Amino acid sequence: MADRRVARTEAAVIDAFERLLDEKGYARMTVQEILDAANVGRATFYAHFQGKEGVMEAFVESVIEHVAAPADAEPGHDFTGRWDMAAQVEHALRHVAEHRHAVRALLVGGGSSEFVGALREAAFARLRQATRDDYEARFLTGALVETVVRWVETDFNEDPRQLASSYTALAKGVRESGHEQKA
Amino acid sequence: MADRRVARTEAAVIDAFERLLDEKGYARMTVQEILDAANVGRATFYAHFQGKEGVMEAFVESVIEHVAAPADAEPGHDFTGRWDMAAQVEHALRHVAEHRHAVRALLVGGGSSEFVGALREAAFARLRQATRDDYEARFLTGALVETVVRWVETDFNEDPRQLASSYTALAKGVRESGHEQKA
DNA sequence: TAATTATAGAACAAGTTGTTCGGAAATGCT
DNA sequence: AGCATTTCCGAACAACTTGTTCTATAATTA
Repeated sequence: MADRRVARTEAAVIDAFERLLDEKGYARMTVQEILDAANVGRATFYAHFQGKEGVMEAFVESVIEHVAAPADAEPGHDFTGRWDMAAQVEHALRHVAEHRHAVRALLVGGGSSEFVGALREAAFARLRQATRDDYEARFLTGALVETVVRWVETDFNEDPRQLASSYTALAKGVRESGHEQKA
Repeated sequence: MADRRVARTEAAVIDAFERLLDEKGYARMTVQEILDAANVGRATFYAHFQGKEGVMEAFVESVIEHVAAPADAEPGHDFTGRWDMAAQVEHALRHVAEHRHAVRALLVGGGSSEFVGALREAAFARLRQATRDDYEARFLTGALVETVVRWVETDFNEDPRQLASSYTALAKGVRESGHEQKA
């Protein structure tokens, strides 16, 4: 039922997209260049994706899928049952770094806010479970996304563990401050 | 020396851009449509702006200029000398709302991250002066931008003063938490 | 093997972009 | 008011990009 050629074609396109993202950026990239780089026919391409934008969506989705995966699911990780924010954030940072070139191109090229949007969604869904109200989760989501984006923009300089620790420390302050007043 | 026609043309283009942003969104908008809506010749347009993207930059700049202006500079505002975060945030929110249609189009259309980028810069510059280290300012910047963006996305539902108050309350928690450890 | 399904590649219409050019009009200065 | 300068209009244009359609070919499945 599942034809190998489909998966093969889509993978080739997404790979080519990621490569071109690094070389030319999103805005300058053309469909024709994707076709050439992926060795895929024009008609074939449009049978699988909705233009350049469609490829980006697929690419972002595939990246976020890994970034947002629970740290517990990783091999060699201690499963304690409780949610370890620092570990989870560090995990996400490391996965973002795996696609550093493409992700940076998506962010600095300013071509699109697709990646940040997906990151926001995923982060909010997680953080909401560790907060009392929606706004607190929004607040922490913004801070986390900014942390990641800035990290990418500054060439992944800081150590993931250290950065995750810095974030967690301030986030702790937020969650504690809320207890003082219930507004 | 300063020719009125220049300012007149540029204003007409930016106004038309803001209108079209609301009607069609950034991605679908075409240069030709801007020309028609602004009643500006094609050659004239390209003599003033670097394409559609250039117009957006000018538009965003003009909006941010107001948003980031100090609340103290507004008429009828009490100048106390110390920095009132809640008042400043509320001020910014109100100015964003002045361009609600266009700003929402820029955000939900996902056409570009230009506006958010400019907002980040302006917010960071301000917040940095109220924090000890860079990361704390980054953290608060992210939270603030998310607050604004979410506010726009949810149709400016909450009251600006209330929202500014919510932000300030959590931000206070962040700044106090930092005092415990200096890392 | 036979039927089905995906692909390559070319050709195509439609639309968009940015530039160039000559004449017309507005503006600034005296 | 008069004149030189600057800006504007509008059309025409080449170059490029997009998305669709078609046919023959190749791969996959059952």
